[in-house]
Amino acid sequence: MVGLKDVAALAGVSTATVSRVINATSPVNVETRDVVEKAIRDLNYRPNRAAQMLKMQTSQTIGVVVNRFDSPYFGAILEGVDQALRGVGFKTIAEASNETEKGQIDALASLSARQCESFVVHADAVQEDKLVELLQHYPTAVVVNREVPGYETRCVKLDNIRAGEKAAEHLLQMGHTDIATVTGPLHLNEIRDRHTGFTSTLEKHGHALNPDLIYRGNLSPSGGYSAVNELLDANTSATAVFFHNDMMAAGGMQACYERGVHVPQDLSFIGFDDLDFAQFMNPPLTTVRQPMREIGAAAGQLAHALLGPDFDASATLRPFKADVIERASVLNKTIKN
Amino acid sequence: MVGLKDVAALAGVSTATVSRVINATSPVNVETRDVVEKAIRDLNYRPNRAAQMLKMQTSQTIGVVVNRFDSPYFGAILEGVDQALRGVGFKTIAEASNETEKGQIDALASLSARQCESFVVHADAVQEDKLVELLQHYPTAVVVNREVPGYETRCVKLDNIRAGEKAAEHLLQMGHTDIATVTGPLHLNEIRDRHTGFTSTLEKHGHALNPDLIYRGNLSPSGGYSAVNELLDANTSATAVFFHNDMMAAGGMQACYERGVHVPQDLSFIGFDDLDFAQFMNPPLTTVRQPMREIGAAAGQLAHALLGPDFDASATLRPFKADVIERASVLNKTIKN
DNA sequence: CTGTTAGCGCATTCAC
DNA sequence: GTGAATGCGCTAACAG
Repeated sequence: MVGLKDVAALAGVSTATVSRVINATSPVNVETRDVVEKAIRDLNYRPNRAAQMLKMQTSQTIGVVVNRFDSPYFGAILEGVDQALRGVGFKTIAEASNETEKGQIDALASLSARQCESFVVHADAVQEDKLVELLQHYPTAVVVNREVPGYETRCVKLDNIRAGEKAAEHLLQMGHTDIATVTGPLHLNEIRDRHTGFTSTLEKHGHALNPDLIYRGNLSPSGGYSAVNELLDANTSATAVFFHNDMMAAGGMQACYERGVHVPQDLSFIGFDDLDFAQFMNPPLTTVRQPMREIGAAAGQLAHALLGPDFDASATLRPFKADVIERASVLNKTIKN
Repeated sequence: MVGLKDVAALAGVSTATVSRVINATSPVNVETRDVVEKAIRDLNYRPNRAAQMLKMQTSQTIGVVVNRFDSPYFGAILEGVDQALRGVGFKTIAEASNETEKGQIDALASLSARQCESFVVHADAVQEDKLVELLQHYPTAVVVNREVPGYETRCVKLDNIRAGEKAAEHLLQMGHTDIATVTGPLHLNEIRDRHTGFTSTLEKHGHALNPDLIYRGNLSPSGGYSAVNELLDANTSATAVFFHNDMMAAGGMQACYERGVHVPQDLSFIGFDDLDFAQFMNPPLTTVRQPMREIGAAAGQLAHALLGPDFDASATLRPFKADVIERASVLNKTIKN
């Protein structure tokens, strides 16, 4: 390993001088600087970050914990965080948590041991009290897509209740009153919130959701597939179904193809997320768009802002809004003829 | 920051002893060990990785450079690398390169400065001579999905030529002889290889590709969309088109919907990659599957193996094979009736 | 402007 | 079985 002292030796100066030219931390004679720079190039010297971190007690990096890497959802968050931080000279490093509580806590610890100064963590699997502990323990951590009571200023998330409401409103507006839904695991509070928003506005409009028409999905295609098969087997009068994510909607659509039921003529679909492929489905999927990239970027900015003493919490409170993206998977029954 | 010495002080022992109980590096009296462990817990002590790295000159982590995080392609690679390494106690850290030569080189340097011991790098934008330099400079780096002459043992990739051949064979086998293709940027050698394999087998079978039917795409939906529009405008007799990735196939399909041309009745589609959504398109997309997760895992293993002195290069030479996944987007003209 | 020095937190000899 | 001392590569006083 080539170190500062090797450069110093070659350049015939002290390590301090080399350090100075590298970090431009104080003026250096032009000639000596040139000599040093040449030595650096010749030796292909790279500062040892471990030593820098140890010395400076800082790393200019923020760590993000995601459930897994191969997911459009987490990919977008990561990309958002990275974009936001790149601008302020920070690095992003990510670790996958395996979707378990232990994995999420361990990943945070691991990132912390790596001297990350700040964190954005997706902690959907950790118990709330444990999460509060974590938030206390890591004062610069921000959690994405979950709200922790007492720590609202350190959460950046979608307004899932409102998002659920919008899904319901859209369906209602298109003339549907007999509606089914395929949720996700109800222990996730983003799912609960969406469900709450959805059911409450249906109720409010006098079309309360039939409990038999609530299917519990697994957030992957298979869940949508089997839910739709059950729904179709049950021979209900439902004309539309709200899926808590696009993956399940895709699975559900496949079930429809196989059974020859047409979307949206026979059954309308509204998804959630607006993943890339939603627009390429046939029919293109109407869905509730969740701005994951923006959420990631906001989380990154917040995590960075938390580092400064001049942190203004007030500006970060508003949750993100979802929007329904109208495409062609829900039938407009109001112009039925 | 709570350090070794704080623990030592609380436990009434020396830092050496604390270090010993943490790393189980030499026997410690049972009682003292208990005392130390309690102190560690009470103080919530975490070893400082920066210091460990500095001292031990090792980090047990491998760095991977991807173009971007929000891509199913890179997500799968990352996931594969991570899975392979998790098993051997290594950590994975990733950095995004922005798809530029400079970005890719810088990312590698940045990861190296972080004391990553090994690397897997997607370096599609760097010039070959520069890449050779890099490979020399970072003797433990492995490159994915690109072959560098002289460094074949450190490349893990798909056999793109064979993959292109398979695409052609499938189309031929289904009775298509009048074929178009939408490639990607031809400066990428994976694209060139696929194209070579594709055109050569078409030629070999006496159905050489009409140069007018070669469209240069951008690997994203828009590229497929405009290519198909051009193709349709040109009013050719082509009955099938090979897209160099699924994204472009999706864009192309959209163009078809809009113009009322039916896939596969009017025009057959074969894609490349087998992204998640391919099966959910309508019709489900026939495509050439590229096992990215496996490629990532193999790259991770190679990167790790490179660290050991007992490295056997011979086992890692065979490139990965692609397979065509038959779904419903190519018409079987041989049973036309 | 430049050199000398002292740690950052830790693992590891070497004595005991 | 345990403690004292050393140095990994670097930056930041402090002198000159």
